Amino acid sequence: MIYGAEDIFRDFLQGKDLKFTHERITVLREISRLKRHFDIEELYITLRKKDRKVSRASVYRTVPLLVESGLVEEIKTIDTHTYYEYTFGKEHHDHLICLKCGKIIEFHSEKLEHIQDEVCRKEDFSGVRHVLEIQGYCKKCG
Amino acid sequence: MIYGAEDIFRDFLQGKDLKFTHERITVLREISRLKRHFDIEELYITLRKKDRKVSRASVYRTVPLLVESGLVEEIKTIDTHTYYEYTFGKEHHDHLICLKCGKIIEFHSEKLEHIQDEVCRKEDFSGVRHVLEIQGYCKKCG
DNA sequence: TCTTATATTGAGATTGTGTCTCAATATCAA
DNA sequence: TTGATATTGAGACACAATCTCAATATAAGA
Repeated sequence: MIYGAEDIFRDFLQGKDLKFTHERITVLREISRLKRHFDIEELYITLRKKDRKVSRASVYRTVPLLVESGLVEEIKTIDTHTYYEYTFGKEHHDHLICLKCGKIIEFHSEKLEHIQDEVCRKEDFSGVRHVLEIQGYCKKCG
Repeated sequence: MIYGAEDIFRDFLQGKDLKFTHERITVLREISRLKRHFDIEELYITLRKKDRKVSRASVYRTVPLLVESGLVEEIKTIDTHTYYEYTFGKEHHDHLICLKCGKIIEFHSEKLEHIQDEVCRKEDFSGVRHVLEIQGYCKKCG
């Protein structure tokens, strides 16, 4: 039996005595269809267009749950805007963000992860997740 | 002759053909007085209370300039809120943020910096600054 | 399947952050 | 001192995100 994102989400919700509602599934399904990084407003509009009936409030309420469950990650950029990314089935990665063209380059470094674990141990801190963004200029904008 | 934050800011502004105004100095001075992390709204209110005459718009316009000049850094937290920190004279550091009590622990790792440089080289990316935040639970909230 | 306690939803009001406008004013180099 | 140009401030505005609360859905037990 395949253990998919929806199973993870259901278990997560059950563990917190929250309910596995149509609205929450709809939001999760739509996110899993999106290839790129997205923001909540955009997600809501997409759902409206497809005539899926989920209110704005519910979309805004569901995304943080998905983040908490580990299926979605938050990306903060230079501007005030907050983006999200569906990360189920993807290896964890961090981002290089071009300050000029906005291009997002993904990268992963095992060494980096390792050092972060070290830092947490040293500070007696139990790390749950991290955000690492390097801002600068990509090859083209260099 | 001592080369202080105001000199750096003046030079930064001159280099961009921007003017070294009373309002900008006032904002910088107030920030340098603040010990903790701050947000712009709070900074604006503090200035009002002290009867320094700087408009909200100017405070909001000045902080990004200070970030660009390198005197101030942006800290993004889990919530939507954006915080800032006066970093002149301080060694660069990253943050551990407790998801429960909000405590912010600062740390610095030379190794971490080094690996980031490596990543940038590899991706042909010219890094300007970075944001690294590890979210989790501090000793007390463990 | 029915019941029931509890969580969730939606529509719209509301909050709060941050940006914009534009006439009046300050800056700074010549 | 002058003049070209950047900046300021007050308040309107844009927008993301949250809150309210009555109506409704969920899930577990009978």
